[in-house]
This record gives sequence, structure tokens and C-alpha cells, in this order.
Amino acid sequence: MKRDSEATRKHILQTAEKVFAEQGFDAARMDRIAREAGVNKALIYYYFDSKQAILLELIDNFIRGANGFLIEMVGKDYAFGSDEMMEQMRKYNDYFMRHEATLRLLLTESLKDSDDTPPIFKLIDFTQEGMDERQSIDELNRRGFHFDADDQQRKVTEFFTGIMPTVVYSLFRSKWSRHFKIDEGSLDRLFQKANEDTHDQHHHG
Amino acid sequence: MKRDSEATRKHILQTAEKVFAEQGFDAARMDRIAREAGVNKALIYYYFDSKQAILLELIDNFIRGANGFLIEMVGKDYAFGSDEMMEQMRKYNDYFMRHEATLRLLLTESLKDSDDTPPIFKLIDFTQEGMDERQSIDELNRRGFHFDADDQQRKVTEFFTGIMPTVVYSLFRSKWSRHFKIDEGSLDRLFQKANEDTHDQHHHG
Amino acid sequence: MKRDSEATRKHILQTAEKVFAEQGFDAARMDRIAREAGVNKALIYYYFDSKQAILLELIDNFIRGANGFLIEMVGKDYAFGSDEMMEQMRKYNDYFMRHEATLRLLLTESLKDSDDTPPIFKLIDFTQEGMDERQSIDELNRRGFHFDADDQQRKVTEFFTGIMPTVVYSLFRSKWSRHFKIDEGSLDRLFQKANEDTHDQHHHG
Amino acid sequence: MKRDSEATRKHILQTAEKVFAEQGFDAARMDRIAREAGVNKALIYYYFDSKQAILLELIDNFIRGANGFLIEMVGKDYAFGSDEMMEQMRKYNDYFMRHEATLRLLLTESLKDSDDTPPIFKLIDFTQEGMDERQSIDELNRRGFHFDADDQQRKVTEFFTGIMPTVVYSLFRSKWSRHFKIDEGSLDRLFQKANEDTHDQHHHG
DNA sequence: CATGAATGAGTCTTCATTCAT
DNA sequence: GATGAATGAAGACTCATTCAT
Repeated sequence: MKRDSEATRKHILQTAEKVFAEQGFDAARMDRIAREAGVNKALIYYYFDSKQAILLELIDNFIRGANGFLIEMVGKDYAFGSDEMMEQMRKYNDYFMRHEATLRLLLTESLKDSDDTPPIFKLIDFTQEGMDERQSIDELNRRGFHFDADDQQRKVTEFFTGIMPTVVYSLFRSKWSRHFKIDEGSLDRLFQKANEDTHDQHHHG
Repeated sequence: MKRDSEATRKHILQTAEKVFAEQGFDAARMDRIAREAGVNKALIYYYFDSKQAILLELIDNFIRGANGFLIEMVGKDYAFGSDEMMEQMRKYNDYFMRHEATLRLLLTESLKDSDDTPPIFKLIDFTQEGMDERQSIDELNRRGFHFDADDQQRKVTEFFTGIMPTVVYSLFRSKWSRHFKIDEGSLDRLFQKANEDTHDQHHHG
Repeated sequence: MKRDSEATRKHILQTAEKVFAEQGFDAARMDRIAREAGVNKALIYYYFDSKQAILLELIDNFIRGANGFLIEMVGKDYAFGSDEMMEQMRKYNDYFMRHEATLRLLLTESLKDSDDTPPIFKLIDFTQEGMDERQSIDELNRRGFHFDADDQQRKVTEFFTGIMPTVVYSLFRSKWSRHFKIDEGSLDRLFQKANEDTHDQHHHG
Repeated sequence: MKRDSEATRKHILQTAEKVFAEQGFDAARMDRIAREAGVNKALIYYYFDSKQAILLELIDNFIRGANGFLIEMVGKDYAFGSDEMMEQMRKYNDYFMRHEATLRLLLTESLKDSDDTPPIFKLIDFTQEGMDERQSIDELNRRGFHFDADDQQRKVTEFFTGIMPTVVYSLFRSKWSRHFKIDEGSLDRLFQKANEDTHDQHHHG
């Protein structure tokens, strides 16, 4: 059945995501993924070319998903600060939290030394998504987003002081909560305030 | 010879740092470290208990070094924004850049799922360093640093919007420079401006 | 449909022959055979018991085919050196060339260490074919073939200096042609002369 | 100790030769080699790069050894048919018999389809051995060897009707002896006579 | 201090074969 | 007849670590 096949494939993918997240890509074992997914180890190789290929698919899906929220926001004509925009941003942040596992993978893999472009850059670099970036930014600015006029400056500011703090927060949220003995809800508010005081504030010009 | 012995030990440590940084801890091989250090693999085990032990020592040294700059700054009575303070911060940032390798390790290891406190938290949590934090902050605020009054808020803001962007920038600087085709000097200036527009600005109240 | 079924079976067999020949029996993969034959892997197991069974069938067919030419020649009353005999021998040699793939398999499998009689011996040992060997030889000698009187001697001479050089030549012809930079037609003539100067000449007594 | 190391390496090599010969290269298992050699499997990889590398080393050694006899014969001024020459040829043949295992490997590997020159060609192609072939042949002919004047013809004749029958005989000798119920000593004599009647006879012009 | 040799316990991946439909 | 999915049993190769000298 097509049904079962798709489901099995997806199930393996999700299990892999979980195991990779728990132990890191390198330390994760294919045996473990098979066992936890309840399938034969060889079946994993029936659906995927290699361990690496699974990782890439996970990362790709994740990035496509995350960027989807931003692309969608550009499509709608939300004004900066509007409830709709805030809601959309909440969704974006939530997506990070809900996919903490893959986000962790994405960052970890991006940290590895290789000459390739680290995949995490795709969170700011829409070049390959076939979207007219310059035009989108102009449009957003018309709606009050106050992005830097200079492309390079804007990307640096958004990535390092906007996206990455959120990424890092998503990844350390629960550990921070445990270590500094503060419940996650309160912590979320602290982080939101930190963001407002620093990055968000900059968008008000 | 105590001298040679110390030197060899240190040499191994530095080589390990380099190799770990290049390939990540898990992917790094003891063989490679030995070869690059020009020593026999067994000798590494004469000086260190295990691969993991080398990692821990590297991270420990790094954190002690980084925090040293901050502790020193507290000791001096630099005013916020003073040339001396700026110089000290530059040194702090430089330290990150110069130890990109270990910093990468520190972040990667901190990202691993385990119940322990991730070591990177030590960059903001001075509790263990035997320094009276509350008193130091008060002192710094008197000099115009405008830290948040609330301890938890301050830590969150400093860590996620101050320290971590710098950490991440250090780790992706050269790759960003290559990918976005911008020289590292110019990039440094863009990042500094991003910081000023967001985190630094918040310290001005 | 009996027709289609037979055809599919034959098609699989031929594809297997090709793949076995290209990669050797051990290195050949059932997946590959299935893909190249354009059928599902499981279908191969519908027609054949195992990989080994395919091999055996191929070898059996080949041997039966090769010996057919010799048996036929005995049946006709060609004189040694007659055009008809030469033509028949040419067919025999051609058969080897055309089935280089299976011939390669036959030799490779025969080279494996096992206590069984290597299948390649069947090229000289007609015992099992239900033909009266002694009588056939006598008949051939009457026509001028000058076979050794001693059965053992004759078999050794025919196999090692008559058949095997031809077998080996068939298998290395194209590689020899490439390596020694000589076209296959010229090479064929050289080999024929080599044969005439050595083995054939011996038949003239 | 250098001693032990050399010995271990050699021991592994010999065990591999034996196992490869028994089961064929593809079917041979590294585990088996390790177990039979009484060493840890990883140790094999300490001394050799890969299974393939072991094979190549075995084949190389074998070819160098075999050709050594011929090269030596050229060096001495034995006349064709002289006792010394016969003795040297006997050694050459003996070498094949004694290294049946590797010879089997050499032929099996040479039979595999690949665009490379099959290693068995090195038994006739001295090009790479840094020996002046043309001159050597002239010298040998002066001593009565009656080699074909044409290089290509000579190589074809020597390889396919001289060397290869000997190779094949070495590999099938014991099986032939068993199958046709003839002791190996008698068989050797039959093969020698077959050779004299065909290939050797051609050297007498 | 230093090293060459050795090892135990994996690790990813492969493959012939079978099952369910 | 035919197929997509599934599996058990290996197999080559790796690697941190230790031993003997």
C-alpha cells in the first residue's frame, strides 16, 4: 500500500529526528533508530540512501517550514506591529520550539567545519527560494518594518541579533529553566522582553 | 624534564583543540591528533585520561580565560562607554575570535542533550567563580552600565542578546564572509553596528 | 500466458548472464539484474530458486551448446582438415566468443576451491553425455584426426593445449587487443597461427 | 620489535593468500583471515589498507617472483634445451605449482571485467620491468630458442599456448587427478608430453 | 617519556531472500 | 505473474584505548 509506505518512511524520519536530537548526529546509531522505530535496520536503507541523507532531508524540511512563515507574511499585507504580524511571528517562534530537535541538528551541523555554506544561513538567505528579496523588503518597509536599507547590513543584523538569539533561546530554554530555576512560561516573558529591548526596538527606527 | 613534558602536554592540547574544531569532537580521531602533534598516540594517553578529558580541559581553560576579561573589567573602575571599557570589550571579543576552535567546541558540546548544565552557561553564570555578583552589578550600574535590575532578566538579556550573538558571529564570521562575498573587516563593522543598534543601545537606558 | 512467461524467464536469464559476466558472480547483485531486466526483484525468485541456481542453469546451457558442435561433428563424416570440419570448428570457436560472458563464469566458478568436479571439465569429458567416447575417437582417427591413442594422454593434450588456450583467448581477446594495441581481426589471425604452430600441428602426427 | 612486526605482517599475508585461494577473493571474509591468522581483525587494518590492498600485494609479489626466473634465465647464457635451461623452466613451473593459491587469485581477478589491464598480462609483458625486451629475445634466439620474429606473434604464441596452459594445468592439476583417477606424478608426465608435442615442438622451428 | 603493536566493541551499510497483496 | 515492502545475517572497516618494551 502506498499508505503504509509513506507512513513508514515518515515514521523513520521522525524517529531519526528524535534520536539525532538526543545524541547528536555522530553519536546517534542507526541500530537505535531502527529499534526505536520498530523496523528492520535494512528497511531504513530501503527508504534512505544513508544516515547523512536522512539528516539532509530533515534539515531541508525544517528550513522550508520555517521560511514558509516568513514568505507567507510577506504575501499578506500585515503592518509592522499589527496583531496579525505578531501572531505570524509567534507561529515562527513556536515552530522553532516545536522542532527543537531538528533545530539543534541544524545548528550543530552548521557548526562543523567544511567549506560548504552552513545550512543555517538559509534562514536568512532566500536567494534560492525564488523570491524577489529586494522587492519584498521594500514592500515590508512600506508597511513600517524599518529594515536597514543596505542588504548586507540588514542580513547581518537580522541574522545575528534577530534570528540567532531566537534559535539559541529555543535550544537552551529548558536547560536554562532548570539551571536557573525559573519556569518556562516566565522565562519566555523574560526573553520576549529582552528581544523587545534590543532587536525589536531597532525596527521602530 | 619538566619543561619538555609541560611543553609536549600543551602541544597536544593545542593540536587537539585544532582538530576538534576542524571536525567536531565526535568526528575527530585520536590518530589525527597524534599525527598532527607529531607524537605517538599512546603518549596522548600518558598525559590525558581520555578524549573526553581533553575536551573538558579545553573548555575549562577557555571559559576561565574569557571570564577573566570581565572580572578584570569589574576590578577596574572603567565607566560605561569609556575608552578603557571599549578596549576591554574588544579584548573579550578578540578572545572569542582567536579561540574560535574551542568556542565552537563549547557551543557544540553545550548543544548536546544531557541533563547537565551546558558549559556555555558559565559565560553568564559567575556563581562558581567566587565573585559577588550582585555587588559587582551594582558597582557596574553605578558606572553607567544600565543593567536590568532583575537578576533573571539581566542574565537572559545579556546571554541571549549580548553574549550569544557575539559567540555565533565569531563562529560564522569567515563562512559568512565567504558566502556573502564581503571581506571580514567590513563584516566586522556591520556586526558592530548591528550590536550598537540593538544590544548596546539597550545599555543606554 | 505460457509465451510471456517463458520470454520473461529467458530475459531474466540473459540479463543475469550479462551482469554476472560484467561483475563476476559474487560481485553481481540481484538488484542490478532485476533493474537491468526491468522486472521486480521478487519476480526473479518466482522463476529461479536462487542466485546460484541461475548460475548453474547458465553454465549447463552453455556446456550443452558447446559440446553440441563437437557431437555434431562426430555424427557427420568430415575428414580432418576438410572444409566442413574447419567450418564446424570455426562455429565452435565462435560459440565461445559469442558467449564470452558465460564462458567467463564457467572458468571463474571452476577455479573456486571445492571438492566437486569443476564444470569446465565437461568440455572434455563426454562421459555423461551418453556417447560412446572410445568409439567416437576411433572413428575420428580413421578420418585422420590423429588423436593420442591413450585416453588419458589425449584428454590432457586436448584440454590443456587445445581447448583451454581457446577458452582463455576468448576471454582475454578484447583486453589483449586494447592493451597491446592491435585490432581484433589481426589478433585473431595471430592466435590462429599460434594454434596451427602448436596444437593443430600435433594432429598431423 | 621490528622482527615481530615483520613476521606478523607476513603471517597475515600468507593467511590471506590461503583464505583467498580457498574461497575466492569476494567470498573470503576478513574475520576468517583474522581468526586463522590468530590475530585481531583490526590488526590486519593496522598493516594493510584494505582487503583489496592485500590482494594487490599478493599478486604483485607473485608476478615479481615468477618473472624473476625468466629474467634470470636471460642473464645466464643457457642454450635452448640445455640441462640448465630445463632446470630453470622446471623451477618456473614449480613456482606456479607451489603458489597455486595466488595463481588462482591472479587468474580469477584477471577474469573480472574492468577496463584495466588484467594483471596476468604481466606474465608476458615485461615492458614495466625495465628490461630491453627486443634485445633479450635476439639474444635468446641466438642461443636457439626460435622465438617468432614478430613481437606481437611471439607474445600471443607464448602467452596463449605456452604460459596459459601451464597456468591452467597448475590450477586444475589436483582436481583433474581426482576426477580422472590418475596420480599426480603420472599426470605431470602426460602434461609434459602434451607440451612437448605442441608448444615446445614449435621452438625447434 | 615515548612508542609500535595489539585489541574489543562497535558502526554503517549491503544483500540474498521472503512476505503480503 | 507481478510487485513494493520487509528482513536476518553478515561484512568491511573504524576507533578509543591499552600493553609491552
